[in-house]
Amino acid sequence: MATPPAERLHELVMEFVRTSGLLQPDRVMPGESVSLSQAFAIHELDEDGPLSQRDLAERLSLDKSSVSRMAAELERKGVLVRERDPDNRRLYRLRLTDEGRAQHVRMSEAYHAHYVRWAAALAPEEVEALVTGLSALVRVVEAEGEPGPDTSPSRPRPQA
Amino acid sequence: MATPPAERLHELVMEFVRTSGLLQPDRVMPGESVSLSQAFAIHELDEDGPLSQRDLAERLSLDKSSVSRMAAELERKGVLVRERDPDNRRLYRLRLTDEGRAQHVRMSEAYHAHYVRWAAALAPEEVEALVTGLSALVRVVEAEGEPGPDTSPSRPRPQA
DNA sequence: GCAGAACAGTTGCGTTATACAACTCTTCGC
DNA sequence: GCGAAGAGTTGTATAACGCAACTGTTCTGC
Repeated sequence: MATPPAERLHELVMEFVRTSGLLQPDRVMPGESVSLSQAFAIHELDEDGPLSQRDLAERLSLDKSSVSRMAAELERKGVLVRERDPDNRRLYRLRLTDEGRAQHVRMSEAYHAHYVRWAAALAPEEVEALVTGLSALVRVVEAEGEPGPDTSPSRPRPQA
Repeated sequence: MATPPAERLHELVMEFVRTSGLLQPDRVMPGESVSLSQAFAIHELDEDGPLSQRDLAERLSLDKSSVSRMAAELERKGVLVRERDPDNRRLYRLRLTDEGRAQHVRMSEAYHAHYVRWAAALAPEEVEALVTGLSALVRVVEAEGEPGPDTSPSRPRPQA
C-alpha cells in the first residue's frame, strides 16, 4: 500500500523546509544581516503600508515587546522610521525608508533567484501542479485559522 | 499579466509556512515541550537508527556544541541515551528510548492530524497536484544541494 | 469634565537556542 | 610511540523571545 497522501505531504513539506534553507535568511542572502522575523516585518511593511507596532505584532505572532525592540533595531539600521500617528499619539506608524524598500527588493530578488532556478529545473506541468496544489492548501489553512466555519448559522457571531 | 510562477511559488510557500504554524511545535502539539530542532533530532534518530552527535549535527545543520547540549537535555528528559560506541570510543551512539519513540509517535500524530484535516478539505485532484508538485520540488532542491549535477559524466560519483 | 478603564508602547528580567573558541580524550598514520 | 585528526565538552557571547510591570494617551460613563 502506498503512503497515505497526508503523511506524504507532511514528509514532503518538512523535507522542503529543511533542505531548502528558507528558514535561514543568511543562507539565502549571504550579504544581508537580517533575521527571519525582520524579513517578514519588512515584507509586511512594504506590502501593507504603515502599520502600528501592535498590528505588526499581530501579523508576526510576536509579543508587542519583541516588536518594540525589533522596530528600534530596524530604525537604528535605517530600515524604517517610527512616526507617531497624529490622530492617535499612542500609535506609531512604522514606515519603511527608501533603504528599507531597497532592502526588501534585494531580499525578494535573492529569494526569487532560488525559486526561478527551481522552477526552471521542473517540468512545466510540475510547476503548474505545485501552484495549483499550494494555492488550494493555503486556502484551506487560512480558512481554518478563521474564527469558525460558521457552524451555527443562526448565531450572528460577534465578529472580532 | 499574471504573476510569474516562480514569484507565485515564493508567495505561496511563505504564506503556508507562516500561517500553518509548522514552525511552532507548541502550536501543533500544545502538550509537548519540544523545540523544532529537538523535534527534527528525534525524527532523525527514530528514522535512521543510532547516530553520532557529529552526524546529527550535520543533518540538522547545527554546531557540534549545540548538539552536545541538546543531546544532554534530551537525555535528561529521558528521550534518548548516549552510549559510547564500543568500536570507537570517541563517538556516542545516540539512541532513542522507548519514551523517545513514544514521543515521536505523539508528535507525528499531532502533525499528521493537521495534514489529514487539510487533505480532507482539499479536492482529491488538489491533493494529487500537491504531492506531484512537492515531490518534484524536493527532488530538484535536493539535487541542487549535492556536489554538482554530474557535469563530467565519466566520474563515478562516490555516493554519500 | 473628570476618574478610571483600556490601549500602545517600553523596559527589566529571565529563558532558550545558537555559534565560536579553547579545551580533553580517543584514535589513526607513519 | 608521537603528533595529527576527530568527537565531544565547556566557557562565553549573542540574539530572539515572552511575561510582568511600568509610562503615556485616549476613551467611557457619569
